[in-house]
Amino acid sequence: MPPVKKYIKEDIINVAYNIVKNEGYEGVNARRIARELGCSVQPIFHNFSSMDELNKEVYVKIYDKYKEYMISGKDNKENAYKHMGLAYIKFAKDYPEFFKILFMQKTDLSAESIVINDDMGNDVIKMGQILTGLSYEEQTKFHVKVWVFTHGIACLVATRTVQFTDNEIAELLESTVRQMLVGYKGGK
Amino acid sequence: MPPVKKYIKEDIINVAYNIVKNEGYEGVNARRIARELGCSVQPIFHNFSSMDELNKEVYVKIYDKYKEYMISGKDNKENAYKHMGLAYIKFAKDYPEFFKILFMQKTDLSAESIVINDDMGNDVIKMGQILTGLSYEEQTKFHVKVWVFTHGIACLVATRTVQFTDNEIAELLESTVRQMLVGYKGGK
DNA sequence: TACGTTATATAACACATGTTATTATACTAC
DNA sequence: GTAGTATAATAACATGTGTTATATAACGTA
Repeated sequence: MPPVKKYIKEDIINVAYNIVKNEGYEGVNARRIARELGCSVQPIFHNFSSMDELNKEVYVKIYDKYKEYMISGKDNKENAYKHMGLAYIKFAKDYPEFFKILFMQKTDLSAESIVINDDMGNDVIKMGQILTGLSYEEQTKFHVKVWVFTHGIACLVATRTVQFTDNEIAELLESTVRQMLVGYKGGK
Repeated sequence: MPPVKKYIKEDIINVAYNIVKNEGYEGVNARRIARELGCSVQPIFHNFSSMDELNKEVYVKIYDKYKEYMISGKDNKENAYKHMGLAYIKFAKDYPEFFKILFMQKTDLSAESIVINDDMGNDVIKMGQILTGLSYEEQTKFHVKVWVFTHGIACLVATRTVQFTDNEIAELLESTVRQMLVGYKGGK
């Protein structure tokens, strides 16, 4: 019954997603998306009940991109821990606006998507214990420190405050983790 | 010649400053300030050529507050280095919206106000050398690491991602710095 | 006392944005 | 082919924000 549907959800989401990628959510509005699609605003409100709904679907796509990075870091058996940290920072470097949205602003949505939650934190800590040989308590502290440090680099990269190369990042993270570890093992 | 001036620059800036303190710049607009002052918008545009100008003066006041924190950290001769880091984090805890504005968003204004610039970085590094006995090169690397870690904590605190107590922060920072140092001295 | 100046209020304009009412169009089912 | 319906365009409305035009009132000065 309907005439050809020219503008589907996916296309609209993609346009919005790309705007957010470059400018954050501030650049997104109905007329701007319509212009870039070459249509009026009607297809947007036909496919989404409101801009809010569209923005939420864009958020999901952003979070999917983040998961993509973190999963790719995970496949490394030996150095999974290290690669997850590097993937986190790489994401901040490749998609700074996304990183800011996910981890540098407090919103209702972002609250759930934080790295340290009880479940996955436990897994990571137990996995780490195998590598480090630290006690559970020490490994937990160690993990928090590595996480803080990693997050620190990522934030600096996302805001373009510093421009580390990939090598500099790897070296910075690696040597710091090594030093912290020496500190734990040497100290006690 | 003029009738009594009821609304002066300072009052207007203070109202805006307090809004930003609680809600960031998003909460600021002419009518809101007018309402809180109990006046129309005229006194605002009489005292400032535009909202932009007002916002910039608020930004200066925000940066002054930051400097106040950092100076109070500096007076400690012995542990100036440590106290500056703690002051940085304390500022992020006490004024999270300010911290986000100064250090978690890239703006033309914020670019100049970043912690590491060549001049003061050099001073801090030379000062640090006296305490650590590291070479200039090593001390530089050490300083970057401490700064990254400190910034990491501050960002997590500013976004309310974690809620460290002052003691937890001091302990976290202190023990990490100690470990890094052991790493440097032990390693080589 | 009258004038000129300035602070303020009221009201309006300009613009951006979300949203919707109305209309036109093109396809499918009959 | 006609009718019904989904899609889209046009245009408008509602609201929020920066900004300004106009009017009013108060104060110092002549």
